[in-house]
Amino acid sequence: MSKAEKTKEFIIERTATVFNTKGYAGTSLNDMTEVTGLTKGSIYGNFKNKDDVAVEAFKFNLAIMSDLFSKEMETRKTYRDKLLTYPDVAGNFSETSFPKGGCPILNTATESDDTHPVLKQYASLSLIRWKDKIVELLVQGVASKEFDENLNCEQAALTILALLEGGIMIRKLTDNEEYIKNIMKSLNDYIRKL
Amino acid sequence: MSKAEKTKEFIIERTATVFNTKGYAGTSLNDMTEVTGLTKGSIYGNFKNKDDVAVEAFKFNLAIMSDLFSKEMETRKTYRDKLLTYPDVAGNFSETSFPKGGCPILNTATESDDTHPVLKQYASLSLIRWKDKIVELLVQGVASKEFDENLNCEQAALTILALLEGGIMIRKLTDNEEYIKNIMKSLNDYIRKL
DNA sequence: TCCAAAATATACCGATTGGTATATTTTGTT
DNA sequence: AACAAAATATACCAATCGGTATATTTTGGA
Repeated sequence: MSKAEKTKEFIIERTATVFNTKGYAGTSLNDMTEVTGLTKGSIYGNFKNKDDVAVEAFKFNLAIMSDLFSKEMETRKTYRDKLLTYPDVAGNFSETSFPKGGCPILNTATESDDTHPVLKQYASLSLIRWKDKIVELLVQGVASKEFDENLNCEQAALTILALLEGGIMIRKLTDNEEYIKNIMKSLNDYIRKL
Repeated sequence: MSKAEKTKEFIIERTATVFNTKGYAGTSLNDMTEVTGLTKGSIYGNFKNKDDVAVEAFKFNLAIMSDLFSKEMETRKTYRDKLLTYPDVAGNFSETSFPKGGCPILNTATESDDTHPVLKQYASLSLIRWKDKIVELLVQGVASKEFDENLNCEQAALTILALLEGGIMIRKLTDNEEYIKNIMKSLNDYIRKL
């Protein structure tokens, strides 16, 4: 890995947290130089522009969250147990290495449409992929007779996602850990009854 | 109503949509003058600063959404039917006069903590009040034997909110009406089984 | 209709924004 | 150790940001 490639990685790692807490539009070049200790010239030597860094930072944050779920999911055998990973991990927000600032998809979802259309596209795509992944788990669970054969997998996947994201949002806004724990308990019940 | 009071109302009405779509931090003074046709001087003659307008605009948007739900809720008798107002109204997003840009609480929730702490406080408070209102409906529903006597009202209220906000978020990001309709169908089921 | 007060517009301010051309330093190869 | 190339820093740019002092216009009562 060349020096520039290392620097690039370094910039992404360091700015990722800032982008996820101050917002992808609300993070300034100055924030980026502060948190990296580098200058504008250095950053622009490695990235085309600020948006370019923002997109990479988004991917980085998404990967952290994604890995957190899939690593835990790997250890589980049944499809029901695999799905229960979501409430289990999200319910213990503070104890897990969940990205600072919460879910990057959620954070990007509510930003202005016109300030960052590219990033929004990424977030939208990521959410749909996530949904499809859950659908797949449900379909396989139905095939293996774990879940009700009449299950509407698309609807169930969206419901799981809504409870997850809704819970994360409520936690972020109120800063009350009990709230998300209650919601994740409901998500747990929901998955157990599938 | 004095001229200034009218102008104040006018500014709030006109900027409310901008704030809810471009974000409360992402809306500039220039956006505000453009959408009102007024000058900075005029706006600052009626408001202390930009944040002051943002807070009023937030209240305005929240009131629109709040009224939309409560107006429909008034027409319903049983507590179950009253609660079903939420999926019914939110499920027909585009047909109802839901605030442009979606739920103002959701939009404010994910903004930076440090850019607008006052607004965040308002949003947090509004969400908790909303939750308490749902809790009350549930408690009364339990008292009138409509719902299971062992119902955890706090948990159920939070679950309803999470499904609602999660659904609105998913709709906003993906722009797919079917998604929120599916989620609202689950919310409907959830309320019916209470 | 006149006039003071209230309301709005004009013209400016310093600070910060994202971005860049150029100079300097660091790197890896011979 | 020398040196070209790559990587980083410096110093600047125009545009926009939120905000304000002051000038002008509009309002409503006498």
